[in-house]
Amino acid sequence: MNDRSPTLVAETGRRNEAAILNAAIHAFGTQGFNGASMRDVARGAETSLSNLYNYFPSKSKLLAAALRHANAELRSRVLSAVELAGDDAPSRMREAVRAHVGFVVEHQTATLVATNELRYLDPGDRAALVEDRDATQDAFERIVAQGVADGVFRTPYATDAARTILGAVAAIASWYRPDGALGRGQLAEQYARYALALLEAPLTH
Amino acid sequence: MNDRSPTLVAETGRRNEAAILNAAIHAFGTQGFNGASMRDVARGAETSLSNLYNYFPSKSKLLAAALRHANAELRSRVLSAVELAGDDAPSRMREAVRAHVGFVVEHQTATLVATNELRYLDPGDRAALVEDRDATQDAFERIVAQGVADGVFRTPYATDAARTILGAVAAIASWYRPDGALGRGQLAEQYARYALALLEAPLTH
Amino acid sequence: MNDRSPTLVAETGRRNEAAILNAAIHAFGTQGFNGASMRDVARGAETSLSNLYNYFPSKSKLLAAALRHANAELRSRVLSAVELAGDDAPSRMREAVRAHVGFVVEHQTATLVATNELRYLDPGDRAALVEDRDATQDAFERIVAQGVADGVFRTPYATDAARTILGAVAAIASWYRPDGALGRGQLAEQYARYALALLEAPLTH
Amino acid sequence: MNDRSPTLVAETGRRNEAAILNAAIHAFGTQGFNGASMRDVARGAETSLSNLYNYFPSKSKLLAAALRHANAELRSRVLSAVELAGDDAPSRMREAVRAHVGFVVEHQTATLVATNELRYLDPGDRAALVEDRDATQDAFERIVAQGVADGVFRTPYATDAARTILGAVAAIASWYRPDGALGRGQLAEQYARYALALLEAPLTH
DNA sequence: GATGAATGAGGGTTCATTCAT
DNA sequence: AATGAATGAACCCTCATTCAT
Repeated sequence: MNDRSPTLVAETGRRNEAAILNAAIHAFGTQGFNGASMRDVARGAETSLSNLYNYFPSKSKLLAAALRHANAELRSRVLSAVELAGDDAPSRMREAVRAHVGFVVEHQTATLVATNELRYLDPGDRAALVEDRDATQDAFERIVAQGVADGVFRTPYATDAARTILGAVAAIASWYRPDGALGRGQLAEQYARYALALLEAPLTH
Repeated sequence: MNDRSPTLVAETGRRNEAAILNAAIHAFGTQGFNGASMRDVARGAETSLSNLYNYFPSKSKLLAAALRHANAELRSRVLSAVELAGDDAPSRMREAVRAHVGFVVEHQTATLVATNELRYLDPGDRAALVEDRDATQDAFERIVAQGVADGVFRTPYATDAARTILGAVAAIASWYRPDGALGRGQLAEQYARYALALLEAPLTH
Repeated sequence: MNDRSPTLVAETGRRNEAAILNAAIHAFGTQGFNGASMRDVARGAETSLSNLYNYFPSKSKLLAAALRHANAELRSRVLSAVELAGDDAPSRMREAVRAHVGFVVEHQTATLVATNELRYLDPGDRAALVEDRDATQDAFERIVAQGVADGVFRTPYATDAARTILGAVAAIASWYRPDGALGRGQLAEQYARYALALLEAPLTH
Repeated sequence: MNDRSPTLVAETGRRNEAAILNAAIHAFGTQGFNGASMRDVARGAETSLSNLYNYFPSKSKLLAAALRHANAELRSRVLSAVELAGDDAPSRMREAVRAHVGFVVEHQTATLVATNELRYLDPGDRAALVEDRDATQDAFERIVAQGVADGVFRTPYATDAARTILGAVAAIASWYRPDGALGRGQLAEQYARYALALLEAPLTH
């Protein structure tokens, strides 16, 4: 039902749950939270409108659940990329950015939803998801802090740098086209370099 | 009606036009295009629902008009900042970014609308506005090209750099709080430096 | 649209208001508050569903408004009947009961609604309407008190007598058929006598 | 699940039947037939929604079954009270009313349902239940007839008297509060006197 | 310009009921 | 007997828009 991005949520015990979540991401991503109707989601999930409510108690809780999945997947990708990287901050930053770009490109729609539709959640859900997102941002901030401590990131504005980098990467989702000039790998490389440059790391070559 | 940002659109000949446009930006910015109703706009503009249609033929045309005003204001700020700057690319880039940051901070809501709600326009209006926005982006790209030609911007990814910088600056609107730690001026300074670093300009101090 | 009872609410300035209120009483009376839909009301009022909301902000407020009209009409009938009666308690009680029976028979549906559907109001509206209803009940209680003081009502249970009488009269609405054996006048006479007997007034003939 | 009234229906062979019936009375009594959902009933009976349909084929049949139980209990109380009373009509009426008041006070919710929700039954079920209820009313009417024949009830409106008395007693359910000023016994005494007075029986003391 | 009334379409959600297990 | 998932119809209400004044 979503040709652009592979399904974000895998099958679980409850048969339709994954289908509903993926349909929700697609619908919310292409039409916006308020522009998409629960009927659109049901159509995408190939189930009935009322059956959605056997899985999620409201439209907004459905959005929250979808965003929780997206956040979890993003975080796990970034964290394992960092673990597999070298010990120095530049390598780690490079791999973290590459992983993030990979997620954005693969789950473009989910990224758009996570960026644009957070505001439509109940305050409690929004807070929980912001915390969730901040956990990913923390991984970046720790790398920045390490690089600054090591003297290899020389920006005087280290505090906001991680947020700025994450914002730039997420923004890719708003213009990227899989059939465009840049391939996934090149894009990842490019943004890794942007990130290191922004941090004022000396060029390594 | 919007305490955070000063009204974007000034009084014109038609008495209520500016009030409607400013109310529209406020409503669309805080609730999203589909989340805000024409009744919300009318309430914000302190006029009647049906009177909106004496000024704008549809909700979507109202959004288009509001965005045209925002774009025009942004562009004029950036262009005149560039004109007043020195002749070298880094100075120009610095002033362009500072002007843009200024607009984002002053018209935070309008920036959010321009970033998030463009998708809800009729295709024709969207195309026109994208063109409009690209005109502003062109100003940045010309500076980048000049800097690359002068050898002062050494990034190998000059093509996408302007877009990335503009995206990062626009993203400020999604988290900036006027009562936060960073003042307007510091923020402008910081983002100017981010931009030059990202372009891999050698530090001037 | 309501053949049984003449319309309770007369035309006012707003063209459709009376039609909507009368249709609401009919619909709520025949199908119950939860059994009747706003579409039913709209159909009865010969207007569109959505137009109902130009007059009443919700189904429950529509019920409240309808009941306010019914209560007002009932109270005014009872009060003027009492005023026109003689000075002694039995005459007053007789006329009050006769007036009430007249209202019940004429506005049978409205009486049913007032008896059965009060519970579906917002607490605030319900409280206001109960107060309203109690004002009518007060008229009866004052007559009871006068009769007791005069020694002409000899029941030892004067406190609850008014409520019991009103309940019995209202209950007429649940079985009365205009084409039945009892005419309006006979019914009024009969219930007046029930009331006086219940109050243990000595028979006057 | 219903603290006010003791459960009306006792355990039977089928484990959940009584729980469902009692939950139905509670739900229909507090929210009305159309206001209560089968889910509410299931929750009250602590079973699953779909299991309700193993016991009762539809919501309306469930209401019918619940009302049959209530009617049967009421009738048996009244009949055995009459049997235990003396032979004269006033004694019998007094005991019948006392028994009825006892039922209303003990099964207030069931009384409310029987009074207000009968209309929502299928015509066939409604007819059967009305007949059922009329059987109880017949007991009262026979007493009235006896009293009239004996010259002890002197009302000229004997025909409707039983219905009026029963209506007044049932109406107790709409205002009685167990923690109120009147105890069960006082209330029964009071309504017995109301009934005899209404029938124009000479006072016995 | 400006308004209040009007409307058809569609919104999210709940409903009684059924079915497979 | 018991359940969770499923469904189509219907619910109240709001929407963008139009029209008569």
